[in-house]
Amino acid sequence: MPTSTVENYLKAILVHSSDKDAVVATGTLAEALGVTPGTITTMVKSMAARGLLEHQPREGVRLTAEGRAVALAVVRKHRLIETFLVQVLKMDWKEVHEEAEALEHALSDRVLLRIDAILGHPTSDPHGDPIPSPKAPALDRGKGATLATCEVQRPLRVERILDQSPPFLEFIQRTGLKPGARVRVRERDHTSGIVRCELKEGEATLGLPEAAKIDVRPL
Amino acid sequence: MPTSTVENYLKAILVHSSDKDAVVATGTLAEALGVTPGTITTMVKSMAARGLLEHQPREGVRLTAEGRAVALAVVRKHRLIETFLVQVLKMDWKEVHEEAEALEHALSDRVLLRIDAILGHPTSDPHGDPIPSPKAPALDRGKGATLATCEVQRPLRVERILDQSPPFLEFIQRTGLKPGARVRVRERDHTSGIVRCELKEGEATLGLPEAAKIDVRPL
DNA sequence: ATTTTGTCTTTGATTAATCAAATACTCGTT
DNA sequence: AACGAGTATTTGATTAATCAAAGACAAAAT
Repeated sequence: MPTSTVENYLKAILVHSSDKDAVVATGTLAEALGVTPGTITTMVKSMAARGLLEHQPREGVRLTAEGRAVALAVVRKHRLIETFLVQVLKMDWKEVHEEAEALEHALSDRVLLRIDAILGHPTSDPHGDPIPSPKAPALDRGKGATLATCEVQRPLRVERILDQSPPFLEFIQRTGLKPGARVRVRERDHTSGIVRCELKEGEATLGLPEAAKIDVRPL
Repeated sequence: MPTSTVENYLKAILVHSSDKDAVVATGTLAEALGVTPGTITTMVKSMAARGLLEHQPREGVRLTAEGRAVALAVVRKHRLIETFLVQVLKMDWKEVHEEAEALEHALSDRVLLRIDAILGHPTSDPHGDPIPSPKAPALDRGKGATLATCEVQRPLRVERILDQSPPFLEFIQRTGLKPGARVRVRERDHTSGIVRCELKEGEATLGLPEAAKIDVRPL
C-alpha cells in the first residue's frame, strides 16, 4: 500500500517521462513536487528499494512495470474524479483539479467503479486529457499539433489543455478555447511572440508558450 | 489544519462523551482507536497544547469549544458522505462506513456543499444517525428507547442502528430491521438473554446486547 | 589540464505518529 | 497504614517525510 506521497512521486515521474522508458532527472522532480533535491534523492532510494523504480545515481529515475501500473491507476482515478465533479456535482471546471488531487488518494476502487459506471466509462476528462483504461495501457502524450505549431488558417478543434492552473483555465474559459471548441489561427508572429486565433465567440490572442499548452487537431 | 489522525481522535472523543462536557478516559480512547495507552497520552498532550481539548492527568479529556466544532464538522462530513454513497452512487449499505472513514479527511467543504445540496440537505444518514448541522448544534445521543428497553408488544419504528460493523449491518439487512421499519417486541427474556421481535417480513431473534444497539420510537 | 558551474548526494536535524516496556499514581482492601 | 490491582504516564526507539547545509561529481570553459 503506497502512501499518498509515494503515489504523488510516481505520478510526477510518469507525467515527466516524455515517452516510454525515458529517464527523469531528480532535479525535475524536485521542481515538480516542490521539495528540495535532497528529499528526492532520499525518497527515490527508498522507492527503488521497494521495486517501484530504478535509480541510476546522477542520471535519473525510470519507472518499473509495477511503478508505472500504480502511477497509471492514480492518474485514472484523478481524471475520473475530475469528470465526476464536473458532470455530476456540477462543479466549476477551474476548481476540480485541486479537489481531485486530494481525493485520488482516498477513494477506493469500489467507489471508483461506481463513478466510472455512472459516467458511462468516459475516455477523456473535462480538460481533454485521456483517462487511462483500468487494464493500464499507456496514456498517450499530446504528440499532435498545438496552437503554437499548427498550420495557420486551417480549421481546428481544441483537443486538450496542458496546464491545469486556475488562472490559465480562467483564461481558457473566458476566451472559449475549451476542449471541443472550433478554432482557427489567424496569425502567428514569432517576433512579437503572439498567436491570434479566431473562434465562434470572437478572437483570442495569446503568447507562444501559452499557445503550446493547447493541443489541437485539424478538422 | 488538523491532520486526519487528530480528526479521528476528536471524533472518537466526541462519540464517547456520553453527554455535554463528559470527561473521556484515555483508556477508552486507546481501545476505540486501536493504539496503545502511551500513544494516547502523547497525542492528547499535543492536542491540549493546540487548544483542542483539556487534559486532567489521570482523569481524562474534555473537548474545548474549538475541538468540539472540528469533531462535529468531521461527523457531519462522514454522514453526508455515507448518505451520498448510498443514494447517489447506489452503493451497499454495509460498505459505506469504511469508505466514508477515508473520504471524510480528504473531501473539501466546497465539495461537501454540493453533495449536501444534491441530497436536499438531509438530516439523518442511512443508519439513522443524525447529521449535525453546519452551524454545529449538538449531535443528540440516542437517549430514547431501544429494543432492549422498550415496552413489549407496543408497535414501534426503528430509528437508528448504533453499530456500523459490516457483520451487524448484514444481520440488520437480512432481518429487515433497517431504520424506518415497523417492529414489535413479542418477548424479552432476561434469563436467556434473548429478544424476539415481529416485523412485516417475519420474526427476528437477537441477544440483549445486540437489541440495545437498535434505537426505536413508539408509533 | 585545471577551474568553474551547476546538479546530485550525504549528513545531521526535525516533526508526527506510533510501540514496548518501565515507572508512577490512585483506589479499594486488608 | 500498607498492599496490590488496575490505569496512566514516561522513556527510549522507530518509520515516513522533510529541510538546510556540506560535500562530491561531471561537463563545459578557459
